[in-house]
Formats: sequence, C-alpha cells, structure tokens
Amino acid sequence: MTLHVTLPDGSLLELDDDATVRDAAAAIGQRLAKAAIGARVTSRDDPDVTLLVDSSAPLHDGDRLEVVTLKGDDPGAVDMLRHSAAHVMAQAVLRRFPGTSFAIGPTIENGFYYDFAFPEPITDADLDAIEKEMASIVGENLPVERAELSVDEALAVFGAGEPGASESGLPLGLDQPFKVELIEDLVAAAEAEGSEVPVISVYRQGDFVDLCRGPHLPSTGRLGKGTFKLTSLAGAYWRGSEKNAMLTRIYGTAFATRDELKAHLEALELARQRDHRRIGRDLDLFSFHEEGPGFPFFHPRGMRLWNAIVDFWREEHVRAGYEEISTPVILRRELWERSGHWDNYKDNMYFTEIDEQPYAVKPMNCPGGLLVYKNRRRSYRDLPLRMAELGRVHRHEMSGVLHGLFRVRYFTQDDAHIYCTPEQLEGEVRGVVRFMHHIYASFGFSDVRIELSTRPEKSIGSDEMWATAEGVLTRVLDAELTPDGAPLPYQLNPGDGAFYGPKIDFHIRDVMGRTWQCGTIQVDFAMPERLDITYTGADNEEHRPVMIHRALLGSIERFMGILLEHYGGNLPTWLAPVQAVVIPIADRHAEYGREVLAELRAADLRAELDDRSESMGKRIRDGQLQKVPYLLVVGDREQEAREVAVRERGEQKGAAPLAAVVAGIAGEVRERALPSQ
RNA sequence: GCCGGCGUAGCUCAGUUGGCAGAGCAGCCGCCUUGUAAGCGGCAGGUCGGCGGUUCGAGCCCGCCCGCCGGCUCCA
Repeated sequence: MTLHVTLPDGSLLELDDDATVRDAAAAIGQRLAKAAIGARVTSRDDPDVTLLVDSSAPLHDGDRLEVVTLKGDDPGAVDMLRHSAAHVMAQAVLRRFPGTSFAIGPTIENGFYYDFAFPEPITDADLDAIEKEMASIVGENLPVERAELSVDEALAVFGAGEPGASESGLPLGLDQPFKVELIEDLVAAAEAEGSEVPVISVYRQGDFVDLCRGPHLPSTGRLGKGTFKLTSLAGAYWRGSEKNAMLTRIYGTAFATRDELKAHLEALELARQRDHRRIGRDLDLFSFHEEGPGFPFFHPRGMRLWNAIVDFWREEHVRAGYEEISTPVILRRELWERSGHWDNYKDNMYFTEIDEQPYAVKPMNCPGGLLVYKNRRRSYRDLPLRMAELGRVHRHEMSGVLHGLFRVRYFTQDDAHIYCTPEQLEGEVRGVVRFMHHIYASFGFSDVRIELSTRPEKSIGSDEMWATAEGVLTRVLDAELTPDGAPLPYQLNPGDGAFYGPKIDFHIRDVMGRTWQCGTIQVDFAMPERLDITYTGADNEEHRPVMIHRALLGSIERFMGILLEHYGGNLPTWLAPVQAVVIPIADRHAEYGREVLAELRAADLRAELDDRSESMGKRIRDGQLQKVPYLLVVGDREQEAREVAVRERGEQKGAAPLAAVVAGIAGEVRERALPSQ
C-alpha cells in the first residue's frame, strides 16, 4: 500500500503506507536534525487546519506536507495541539471514570488543563492510568470531526435526555450539566446582545464529544507519542468563583516534539532547584516554623543580604531627596476606622486590646505617615515632602496562599509618601518613574513592564481630580524614553485603578521569564481629605496637598526571594552574604590565612576563614555549594609571595598579590557590579 | 478559606501482611596536613507532626487538629 502527500510546489510524493514525516523528508532529500525540526502538515479534509508535527508522526494519504524548522514560533499550531491533548485527556478520563462531568479545558502557557467533577475523588496515582488511556486513544488515531448544531440539537447531545444517537451519529443524552450551562449562557448572551441565536460547534472523536470552538488536529494520532504529560492534580472553582463548586483540575503539558517536552521538563526541574525556599535553607538565610506560619525568621546570613539591600536603598533615597521615618506597628483602631482600612480591609487585619482599648496591627503604613505629616503645620515651602518608611506590615493572608518569602503574613514595604502641590505632581511622578528604573537596573532587572490603571467604576473624588491625575500619569509615561531612546512602552488597564486614584504598576521580568509586580505609584486625593491634612500656601490660605503612595521593591522579603531565584543563589558580590572564604591548605598556613581574612575585613568585606581539618577539595566544594563568589586558597607559594590563589565563581584564576585581590573585590562591591549575563 | 497530596534524625530518604525505628549527608570527637567540587575511623542524634480511638501490640489502620507542598480564589 502507498500513500500520497502534496509538497509545497504542488508535486506529489509517493510513500509507503506507514511512512513518517522523517521518511518523507528523506525522500525529498531533506535531512532532519534530531531536535527542532518537524513538519507542517495540512489536513486532507480541511485546508484551514495546519499543524506542526513531530518528525516521527505518521503521514496520511492526501496530506499536504511542508518540512519546516520548528522554533517554537508557531504558537497557533502548538496551541491547537495542546487543545487537542486536552480533549484526548477528557476522553480518557470519561473512559476510565464513567459518570464524570467535564467543564472547561483551555490551553495555557506550556500546556493545558481540564476541569472535572468526579463521582469519587481521584489521586495522583490515577494520572498514570489516564495518561495510558490517552496513549491508547492516540494509538487508535480517531478522526476528529467538527459538527455545527442548533441549540436544541446541542442540548439533546449534552442534556440529560434519552441516550441514543442522532442521525449524524452524534451521541445523545450525555447528561453533562456544565456543558448545558455553557450552552444556555451562549444563548443568554446572544439574547442580551440581540444577536442571532448562535450555531454551536462541537468536536467529536470516537465516543467523545465536546463543545468547542476549535480548531483541532485532524485525528488523535497526530498527537505524537511521548509529546504530552500530565503534570498535576488541583482544585479549581467552577467558573473561577469561590461561591461555586470546587472541581478537580488536571494539568498537562504538550509540545510539538518529544525533544521540546523533554527540554520543558528539564527546565521545570532546574526551576525547582532555583526555588528560593530551597536556597534559603541551603545557604542558611531564613526559616519558617510551625509556631508562626507565614512569618519568616531571618538568620545571620539572611540579614547580611537584607542589610545589603537596605543599605543600598537608604543611600539612594538620601540622594533622591527622601527623609526616612518609622511609625508604630500597633495603633488605635479608631485611626483605621478614620482611614477607611477598617471598612475595606478588616478581614485581613490583626487586632488586639491594650488597656481595654481596641488596637490594630498595621496592614499599611499610610495612616501612621499621615500622623507624622500632621504633627505640625506644613508650609508650601516644605513641599514636596518625601517621607520613606521601611514599614513592617502584617496581613492575615488566607492559609492556603502562603508561599515562602513570596507570600507571607508580615512583610516590610519599602514605602514612601510624597506630599506635594498639584503643580508639583507631574515632576514628582516623573522622578519616581526614573528612580524605579534606576533601582531595578541596579539589581540586574532591566526588563520592566509598566501598566497604567485608570478610574474604576467604584471611586471617590471629583471628575476633575481624576482627569488631572490620569492626565499627569499619562503625560509622564508618554514622555519617558527607554535607555535606547525609544518611547517607553506601557499597557493601559482602564478601570483597574485604586478607588482613591489612578496608579502605575511596575513588573520586573526575571531570568526565567516570570514577571513580578514590585513597584507601584498611586496618586491619592482621598486620604489627605479623610485625615484632613493641609499646607499653608504663599497666599496664607490652607490648601490640600496631593499624596503619592509609592513602593519600589514592594516587599523586601519578597524581593529577596525574587533575587535568589533570579540569580539561582549566585548573587552579585555586593549582595552575597559571604563574599570570600579563605582556605589555608594546611595548618601551617593558618596564620597567613588569618592575615588574609583581616585584610578582607579591613576592606569591609564579608569574609570567612575555613581552617577546618578537612581536605582542600572538600572545603572548595563547600564554598561552591554556599555560592561564595571568591574562594581564596593560600599555601606555601602564596604565603611566600604574599599572594592568594583566586577561585572566582567556580573558575580558577591563578594567584595574585593579596593587596590587589582585596582591592579588586572591594572595588566590585563598591560599584555594585552585576555579573555579566 | 476551598480541592488534592504529603508529614520518620538538621537535610535527602528506607521501613514487608500491624510485631525490638534504619541509611547517606550534615553535627561532635579523633586521626590525616592536604594544591582547587566529598580523606579515614568513631560517637551522638527520634514522644515516627499533635491529640484521641481500634488492637495483646500502631510509624503502619480510623477520626479530629496542626503544618507543609501543588493548585483555585485573593495578593506586595
């Protein structure tokens, strides 16, 4: 038996019945490299359906074939493949667990999921069985067929009616309540819009039918063996609302080729090794204890990193014209009622009682800061007044959301409040935007995404105030340039602002491509009003200042976690908890070792001496595992010449004079040099 | 808070049908005195997360609680 495929130039290629993409490529003289090569195949039935397939994928008579290099740059095709994988998974689940209802199963970054209501809970162990069933569905190579139904027909398929089969062979009476709800919603939405009652498209493969917009692979066999994997089991609310039933979500990942799947799984493993919780334990930086879930304990080395961040932060704030204040952690409840936090935030606050008076632990720093502002009369000559505070706030986060340093119940905001006149607002906002970029770049984050959020439906303040504030933020962002001189890109989020004012949020992208919201600039006309703060103008009248809330790093704790994962623990020297370890080879070098240590410490470096009675290899290894940037080995030769043998980040650099090495490291720290990436 | 999973030494993990709690690493002591990622020997280390139950007997079975992990919702 033979099959024919059409090549891009229109010619026909004759191949054996069981030919694969690789065979076809060979036949036309194209060699397939092991990785990153596959083919674009257009279905014989539907010229709109094109997909990228693994080189081992079987070919079908009538396929249109184009052999291409896969660079993961064909998201449409990969997305389609993942969506088909989700259908195959749902089919496998229904086969293995009859009586299961299935809800929604979209594609996500790197994969897909599907939500189910199982008659009995399933466990991780069941994932293997489902994966096996998926493999057999792939092996059956069921054709995937699209059908377009009227609402009534669709309800007959997914409703609880009499089981059977329609004239076109679709099963009836599947009794899938989630699907029925979705169909009813489509109808309701169409009616609300006054548009036509929609045609409902469904996709069918064998005994499985799903409500779906498509597109899909032409048959289940197009999913390459070993190109998908079920990764985890989780709970998720039906339609994302915690008021609804909790469904069981199965996550999977799928790629066009096996190599890509393998690479993805390896990347996941690498990410696990970069987990800041692991690094925090291995480098003895911080810990968590049952006695205080969500409350981090910082160890001596963790505080070294903390202080390196904070020292830099303080230095920069002095330069940028900020004053630093500190306000109490516990304040009378009455203040929180006045500030509005009681109404908006009390579920997340901690309370206590002192001398029979109700108190609250601060979840934010602004009310305390405002009391400092109010402590005396302020003049227009005092403005702009920039008051920064490393404020430790406590928030009673739900237990299920705690996650290392990323989500904790106390954290230290690098907060600041800027009080200024309306005329000064634009200049102040511009200053903060530039400050923000400077600070991120200093830590090695140059990829920053900016979002501008404007007036929400529920808001306070006059139209004029909002127009002014939004105008200021927009003008500032529109005028800013990137370092390359291009206009600064930003995303507009209409209606996403705080209830008291519009805001600019800053998201930094780490080395793994994840983004983290850190900085925020919020313009606030409301709080000055609520707490009645004023300044005396040149006209001797009382005026209301504008208040800017801003944070750069967001939370020192979380930022520390981001740094640790971004650098995989290999922090720039200026941040490293231990910057250098001196390793004397034998006992007779210990004295010179102590001298080297003294020199390093005299240069304000965080240095240690490892004179344990362990082999040198062992001590080198420990230093590497502790991610110490400089290991300085001293033996007979070095002692003789007053040198040190330098090992910098795992690389031997040879010996150099002690004074020069110390000066070099100290210089790197002083400049806060970043590792070249 | 909700869904699912998991709690054995500081860490990583063994522990059979319920029948005397183990290993490696880390720690401590000693030996070795070392030339760039684990030298050798010894010692010590545990209310098996907690409480209750079933049983002659529970690390193992059951219930409740606590904590952690992966998600959902929420969020710096």
